This record gives sequence, C-alpha cells and structure tokens, in this order.
Amino acid sequence: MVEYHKALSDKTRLRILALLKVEDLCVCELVEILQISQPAVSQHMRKLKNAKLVKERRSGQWVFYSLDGSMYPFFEKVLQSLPSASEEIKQLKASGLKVLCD
Amino acid sequence: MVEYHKALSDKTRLRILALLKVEDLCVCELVEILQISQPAVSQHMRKLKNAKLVKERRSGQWVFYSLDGSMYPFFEKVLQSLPSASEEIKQLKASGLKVLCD
DNA sequence: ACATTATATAAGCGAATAAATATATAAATA
DNA sequence: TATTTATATATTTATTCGCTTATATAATGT
Repeated sequence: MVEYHKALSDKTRLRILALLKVEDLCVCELVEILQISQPAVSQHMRKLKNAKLVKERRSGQWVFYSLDGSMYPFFEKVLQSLPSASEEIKQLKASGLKVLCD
Repeated sequence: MVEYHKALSDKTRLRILALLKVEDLCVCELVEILQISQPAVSQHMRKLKNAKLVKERRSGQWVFYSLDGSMYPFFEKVLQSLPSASEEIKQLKASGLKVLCD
C-alpha cells in the first residue's frame, strides 16, 4: 500500500501514466515527450513496474509499457482523474518520432 | 494530486487513517497508540491536513482529528482497503487512556 | 498570576529519494 | 563480427523525509 502510493507521489510518474492512458509507449518516446534523460525514464518505469502499475513488453529493440494496476480497486478512478495527454501524443506523432514498428 | 499521494505514502500515516476510520482521535491518543513522539504525530497530522484528508476540531485543550478526503473520489475505496484498527482502539480504552471529555 | 496539560513549530540529524553521468546489456543491421 | 540503437543498471550527488530534542503557543485549573 505504501509502495503503491509512493509510486504515484511524483509529478513525472503521474504524467507518464496519463500518457500511457492514451496508448502504450516505449522508453525512447517517453524521453522525447518528457525531455528528461533516458536513465531517469527507466528508473521511473522500474518503480511503476515494481508497484505493479504498468506492464512491459519487448518488441524488437524497444520495450513498450502499458497500464496495469488491476490489483488496486481505486487505481482506475485515479487514472480517470488525470488530465488528458492526447495532445502530447499528437505532437509526438507530428514530430515524426513515434516508433512505428509496433 | 502529488501531495495527496505523498500524504498516503507513509506507513504511519496509513495507520493513523485506519485508526480514524474507527473513531475521531486527539493527538495524545495517537501518541499513546503509535508509540512515537508527540511532535512526530503533529507533523503527520499537518501533512494529512494539508492534503485535505483529515479535518481538525478543537475541544477544550484537545485537538481531535477526523477523516475528510471528500474531494478525492477514490479516497473512500482506499480507506476501505485499510486493515481494521478497532482492536487497537479497544486496547486504548482498556488502558484507561481514552480522552473522555469529547 | 502561575503551574500543568495538550499541541504546534523550529532546528538538526540520519535515512531514503531523484536525477545526472558513466557503464553494461540486448537487439538489429551492415 | 563490428557498429548502431534502445534500454537497464551502477555510482555519485543533491534533495527530501521522518524522527528527535528543544522551544513556543494555547487552554485549564489552582
């Protein structure tokens, strides 16, 4: 319970979850959108993964992350209350940096 | 949203909320149950209050805290998933340290 | 007014956390 | 096999957090 809330008590991780609500993303796409270093993204994803809020799936050289959190009955409502990030995903696609292989 | 989750990402504060689910408590009662210093309890209560998860009410020399959190649609479910603390309250009463003035 | 009890705030210390830099692993491709 | 691209881990440093001790404020009672 503590680990779950720790995972969500960071601005960047809440933003990552809002982005994953739109669609699955790989690390390099998150680096592009969030404008932080790749190791920083990886460490955030590890925390979210340890808290069982995301799942990872490898596709070729990329690792895609998707929302999970099915074990927390309130997580769904938390996700709903996050602001929409569809605009940021749109900009990623417009910039031509969306990974297409998936 | 970050502040809300930070407030809940501590074992002691989750325990305090579980205790308040049973009934309103004042600081000195929490000190007795939790076996930590009075300033430590006050500091936890300030964080919970800043996150709008508890309300305070003065009654004579005591300050009683009660659950709030009405602005978070998921908080109710989080509370439900906390373990029952009624046994600890029962022990407090048995020890004669329950504040009765209220 | 003074002493007692309850609570809050401030300062300081050790532990946990976040982020950057450097390095390692893994897959794809020439 | 060597190189490039993507991701993970390790290390270091700076910040944050929780707790304690000390002090301040507030209410009660003598």
